[in-house]
Amino acid sequence: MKTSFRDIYCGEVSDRFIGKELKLCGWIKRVRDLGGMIFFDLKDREGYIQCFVEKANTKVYNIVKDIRMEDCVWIKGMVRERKDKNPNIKTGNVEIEVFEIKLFNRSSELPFLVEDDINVFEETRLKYRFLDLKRPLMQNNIILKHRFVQIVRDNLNKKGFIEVETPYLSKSTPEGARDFLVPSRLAPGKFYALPQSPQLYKQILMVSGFDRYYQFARCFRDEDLRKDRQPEFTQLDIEMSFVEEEDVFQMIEELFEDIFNRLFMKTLNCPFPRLTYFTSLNKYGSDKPDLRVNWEIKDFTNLLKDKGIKIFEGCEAILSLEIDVDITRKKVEELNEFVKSQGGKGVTYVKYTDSLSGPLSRFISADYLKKGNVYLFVADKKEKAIFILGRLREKCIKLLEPELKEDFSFVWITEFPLYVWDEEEKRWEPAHHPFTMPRNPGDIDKSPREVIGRQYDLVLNGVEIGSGSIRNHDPELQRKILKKMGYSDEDIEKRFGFFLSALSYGAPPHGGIALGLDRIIVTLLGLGSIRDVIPFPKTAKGYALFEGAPSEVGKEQLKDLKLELKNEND
RNA sequence: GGGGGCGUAGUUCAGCCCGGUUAGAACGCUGGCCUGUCACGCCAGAGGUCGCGAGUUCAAAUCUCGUCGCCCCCGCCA
Repeated sequence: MKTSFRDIYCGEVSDRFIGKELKLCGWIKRVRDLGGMIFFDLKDREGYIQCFVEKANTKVYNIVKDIRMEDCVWIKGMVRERKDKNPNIKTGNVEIEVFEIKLFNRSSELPFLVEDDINVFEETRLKYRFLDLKRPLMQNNIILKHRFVQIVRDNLNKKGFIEVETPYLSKSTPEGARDFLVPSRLAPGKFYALPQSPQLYKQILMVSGFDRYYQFARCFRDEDLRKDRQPEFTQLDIEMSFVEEEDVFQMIEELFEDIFNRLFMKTLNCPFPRLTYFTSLNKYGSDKPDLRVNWEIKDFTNLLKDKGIKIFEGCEAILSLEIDVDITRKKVEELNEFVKSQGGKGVTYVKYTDSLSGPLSRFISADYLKKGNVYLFVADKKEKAIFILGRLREKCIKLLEPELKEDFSFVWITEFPLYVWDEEEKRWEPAHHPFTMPRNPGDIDKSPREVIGRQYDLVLNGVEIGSGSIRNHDPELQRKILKKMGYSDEDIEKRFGFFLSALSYGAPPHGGIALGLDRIIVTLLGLGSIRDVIPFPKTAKGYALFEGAPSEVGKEQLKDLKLELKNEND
């Protein structure tokens, strides 16, 4: 981009500028001082170009002699065709003979090299995030996110969606995650909550007749963190009026088709496959199965129960994960340790190559097995065995590096239970959130366990990247659902009255979805941690290492808020 | 809240089990040599509160306890 300082980006210098004089700005990448002449690479966002100066040009030479990596400079020079071309770099055909140079700003000694291929603790990277973000790899991640967002905007705008903002200072609603609270100065003793999601606002926008809404909304949840969980994260929040599941599915599939097309020039297989929650659980042991492999869980309970196999004694279910790759005994041992770490008893196996082998081979007939496959067995209470095999399945995908059917495998999970029983609190909790429309509301009173919520999750490569539902637009039914969750009429009025009131003014049928932007980008890039696609993330304990947040505040600030700090032990 | 791993030069690591010379290496940094390098090369050098605190010991980077920070996992995340 031409500015008063420069003509083009360093990475844009090419054959067509040979013989032309250019002004460039950027940072020093590497210096190669040969004594009689000095080479250095000048870099910016778009790439880098080799520059050189000979000793004869004393004025420039004397400056260049002292430059170091990451110094910020301006140069003027002539583009030359190289004698020894470097095919490994974009600008490798040409180089610049420097006529003039100006040092804008020097760089202090670096804590690490600003290059892609570094081996540095994340702690150090976060402390010097401004350098970490300078690495091409990190820039690519952030820029891909930018392009993704622009395509989404373009796609949804064309479909008639309106981008609407919603408040960050909001009302604390119980349930779900812990809220981040913000004390109010004007109302001492009262607190705003940062929104866990714009759920209620977007439903209210439907009541207001906007018909189709979206927003890249920052969401806040004060829970313990993981590599795929930050205290603040971005959701692509979408809501539509007068729709059913099919409308949402189609809209999202078209959106991803567009994204893959424009971002990767790839065609997606649409529509995405669908699984009900119970099928997914029973087949894959997970409500977010990675379908890049087709390994399934098989039930061997009837075949192997009470056959005198010691390790299966007294177990309710004997289940097996059928995989189509070979496995070494050493890796089985590793899986065995893993299963124990997940609270299971252990894992054993049968391998069917030319004949049967493995600890279970003498108890089972080849008639029930498929040649070439390995069967990993876990026995336990049924629910637990399924859970463990689900975890084992994920572990095997990482450990055994199977050939994948495709790079990206989407799947819709549908028909979730509306309620789950919370054993600790002894009450019914919403499986998704309390505003989901039940498919069979008649069952709420007599058998809450059987009520199906019109909820759906979108899963990509074993990562839950989105979740949504057809919402409840009937205020009376909504009241009934909340009541079943143990709220008194009074509680409901106090906490959700504003929302129920909105529903009672001609709320349309509506539904939508929220997609986790950071998780999607990280999955598309094949990375592990969403911290690598968030410019300024927090650590696992919620600290911002660069600026040092959270931090203590002054007495005056607390006084304004009518707050006092108590000493520990509470 | 619980479990595991890590913390030694600016950075990444070795040394720690089995306590005992001046705590090493690579990259980076400083100085010198070098006109076709592109991870330039060669020579020389500087650089350490061994995370912090206590304990054991004649003696602790090394053993013990506590504590802080980073990473991963379980719980938690409507």
